[in-house]
Amino acid sequence: MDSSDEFNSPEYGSDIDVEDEDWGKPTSCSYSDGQIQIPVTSTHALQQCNESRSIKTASSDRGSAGIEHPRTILHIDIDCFYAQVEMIRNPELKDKPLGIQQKYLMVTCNYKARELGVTKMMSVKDAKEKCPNLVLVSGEDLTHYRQMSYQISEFLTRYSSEVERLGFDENFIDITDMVQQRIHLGNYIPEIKGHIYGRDDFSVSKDLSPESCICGCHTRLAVGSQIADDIRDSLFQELGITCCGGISYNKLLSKLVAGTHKPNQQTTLFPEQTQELLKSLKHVRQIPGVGWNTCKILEAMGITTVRDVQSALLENLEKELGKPLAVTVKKLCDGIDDTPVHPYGLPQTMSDEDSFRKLSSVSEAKEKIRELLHSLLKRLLEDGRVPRTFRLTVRKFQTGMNKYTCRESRQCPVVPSVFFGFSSDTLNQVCNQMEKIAMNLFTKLVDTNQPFHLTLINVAFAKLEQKSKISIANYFSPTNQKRKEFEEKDEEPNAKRDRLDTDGDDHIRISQEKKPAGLLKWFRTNFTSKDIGNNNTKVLDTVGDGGDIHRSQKSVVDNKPQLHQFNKTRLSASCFKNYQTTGVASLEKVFEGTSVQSMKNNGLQTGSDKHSYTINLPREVDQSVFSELPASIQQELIQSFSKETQTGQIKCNGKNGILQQTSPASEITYAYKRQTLSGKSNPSSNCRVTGISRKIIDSRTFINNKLDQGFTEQNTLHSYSSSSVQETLKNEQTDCTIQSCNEIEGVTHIEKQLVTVCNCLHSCVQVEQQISLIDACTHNNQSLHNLYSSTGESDQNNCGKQSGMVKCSEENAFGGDNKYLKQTICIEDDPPGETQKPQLRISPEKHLEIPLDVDKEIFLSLPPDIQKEIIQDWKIRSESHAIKIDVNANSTNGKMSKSTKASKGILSYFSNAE
DNA sequence: TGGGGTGTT
DNA sequence: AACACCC
Ligand SMILES: Nc1ccn([C@H]2C[C@H](O)[C@@H](COP(=O)(O)OP(=O)(O)OP(=O)(O)O)O2)c(=O)n1
Ligand SMILES: [Mg+2]
Repeated sequence: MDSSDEFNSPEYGSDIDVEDEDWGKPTSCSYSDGQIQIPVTSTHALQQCNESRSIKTASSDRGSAGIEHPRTILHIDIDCFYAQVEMIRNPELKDKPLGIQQKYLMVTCNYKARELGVTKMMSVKDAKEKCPNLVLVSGEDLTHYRQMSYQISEFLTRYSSEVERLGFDENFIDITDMVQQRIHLGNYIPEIKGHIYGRDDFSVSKDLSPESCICGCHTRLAVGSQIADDIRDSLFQELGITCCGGISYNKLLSKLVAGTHKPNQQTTLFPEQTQELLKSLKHVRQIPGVGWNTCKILEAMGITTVRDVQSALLENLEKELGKPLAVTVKKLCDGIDDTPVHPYGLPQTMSDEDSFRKLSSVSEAKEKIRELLHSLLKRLLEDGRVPRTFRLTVRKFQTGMNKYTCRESRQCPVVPSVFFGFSSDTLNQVCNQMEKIAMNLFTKLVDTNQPFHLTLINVAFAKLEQKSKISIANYFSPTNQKRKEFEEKDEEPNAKRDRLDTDGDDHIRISQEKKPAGLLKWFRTNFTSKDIGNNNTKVLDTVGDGGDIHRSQKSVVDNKPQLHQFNKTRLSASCFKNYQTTGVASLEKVFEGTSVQSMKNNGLQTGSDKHSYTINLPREVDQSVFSELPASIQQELIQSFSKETQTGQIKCNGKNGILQQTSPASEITYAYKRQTLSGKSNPSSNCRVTGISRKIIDSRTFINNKLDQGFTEQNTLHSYSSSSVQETLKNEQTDCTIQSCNEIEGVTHIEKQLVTVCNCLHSCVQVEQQISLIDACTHNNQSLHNLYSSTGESDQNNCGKQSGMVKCSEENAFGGDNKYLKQTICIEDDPPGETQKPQLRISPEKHLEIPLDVDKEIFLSLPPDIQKEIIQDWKIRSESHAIKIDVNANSTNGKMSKSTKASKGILSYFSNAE
């Protein structure tokens, strides 16, 4: 009944697993805890692989009919995930048996503990009995696991745009493209890395290839095993994470085969062994997709094993399971799984829950809800999006044989105004509002006049959407279609339910008209205020009073050591956070003619109550109305005013007209990077980056819209004219009063490049490099900052020039990995008007040709490990994307807009959503 | 007294 | 809103 459904590995496998646990580099002897580890990876001669002919055939025919197993799918499953994260966080735990505890449950444990008989999902009591020395760490807060999880997934997107997450610790990667690329370039060896299922080390028939499939999949899977090996190796090098890999021709089989050798090993499954693998499963339940319910139904039919399903008649299955499920189950049990790897996007829901023995009073409930909401709102703030739906779930205590279906929930739309101006400053205000909304739902779930007994509360945000660029400044405009559509939508079939909950002060009422289609599209063309920022940069949370800025100057100097940390973070350009400039003017002035008291009542931060604050409101604003608005809304309005300032419409008084960077917006909040770096906020960096990031956003918006074909006039590039951005930049520079001229030049130069890049559209790598630059900037690393920018001015002129050649020290270039010593990254001479893109070339020398944008002096001045990582990144990206870039350049199709899950960044469009 | 997620009905 | 599935 429990889900610890590891099926048994073969006996010999178990022995090896225990003793041969290799926590180091998979492909070579490595050392761990002072012990010499035996490499787990054995290589096998590739029997039927002498066919450059069949390779080419496969490569050109693939996709058209006739190829039985065209795909190569890799499944990655992290070893004892939570436990591994905790061992990274506290290395002292590494050599001890460790269990991760959630309440009374030990949800997972490390392999040391498993050797002693402890299993996943065991009660703490049983685990302690089995192993009195067991060290327990609480795993109720998933924050660190979530962060590491996204960092892993992001890492994997370097190898393929098609990465699908399953839970926190599993990923499917469709590596078909990279396999084809390596085959095409001859960039592979005649070996299979790791285990071969059913024909393994001890298998007698190792050199035999019984009725080999002729579709070419043997070569592809062999190359796939090499890629998997590279991936797992890099994953360990870069994140210190060990995992299992399964390589096969569909998701089902790659997942199943991945679990056959644990931990830290990989297994390849060829079609000839598929039936053997399936029949080794003891129970249908072990087929992912066959859950508890389906299993019970099948059981009632006398069906328990995979073989039973295989021999059952589809008609009979359909009677009990319904047609769709029956077909699915039958195919799965035959090893057939046509489902594609679905590229992941931003999460669609965000929830926080807690369980307990007993909660029976409203005040307790309110307290618990508040607690949950607060932490959830912090996550939401980092995400940068805003929820349109809120849901409250409770579990009521039920005696005896209650099942699992004892949760009840209520949900409601959230008025957008609740999240206007949402920032760390206003988090508590928003929390208060949400709490009222939540308690409103609570009374719908629980009869508070009667005694009650809850054992769980869950709060969740859903329908997460990018913050609207449309501010409340014109929200109430009669022509605001967004508001209208909001008012029209969301009133579900149960028209009386799901009503808009407010804190009682809100006059908005949801009308009950029909819901129009196409709202999402509308949002996508209007939600343009998503910015790209940097993971590392912390948010300013207070209104600038000069003090912060002063500290920031020191911070710039202090931050040099961060250079060292740079290599811990990835150079992956897709790993960047967004920032939003929901700036607030420093309120050194009063709202003239308005009641200061009302501002205070509304919680508007004025820095000091004793001072007088003034701000000139635009003429068309009714000041008395303005003063009555909640602080968050006032803040947003001020922001909109101050933006207009740049266009000369209004002028705010006072020296500080700084736009304040408040909320990092989504994209990849989920990366781990931020945490590994200095947690110190760096306002100066923020201010500067804000300008850049805004530029990036604008560029991205442009590209997104281009790609989406949802292009509307308001989002054309010229409306984000470079000059206005530079204006903004100058303002920020001045206000921060700390930036050197060099930096300013660097920044403005980037903008030029960005515009160029955006106009060109098809230079994936170059776009990424621009973003890398942003990374470098916010790391306050001058060297890295300049790395890409020194070719700046000449960039527009030197299109035809030769690539920079740099002699790298051997160990730096490719870490002594002789597989790649012959690979060179170089710039292809482009036809006039085209941008350069690095491509792989074969070179006999240990020279490294680097992209034109890179200043070789600076590159060489970087620490070796950083050099190495940068090179790795170039290499991997150019390999994994080369084909796609070409396809793009031909502008053959518009597959770009495939992912509708969330609006994505430039990079995601190039690397994530195809 | 587990703490998350996804998609479908 | 519940239920199915996944980790
Ligand atoms: N019902 C479950 C299943 C899993 N997890 C969490 C704990 C695990 O650490 C993580 C990954 O699940 P796995 O089934 O992959 O288990 P592990 O990664 O811990 O161990 P293994 O090495 O067997 O993969 O998800 C959970 O909280 N609840
Ligand atoms: Mg795992």
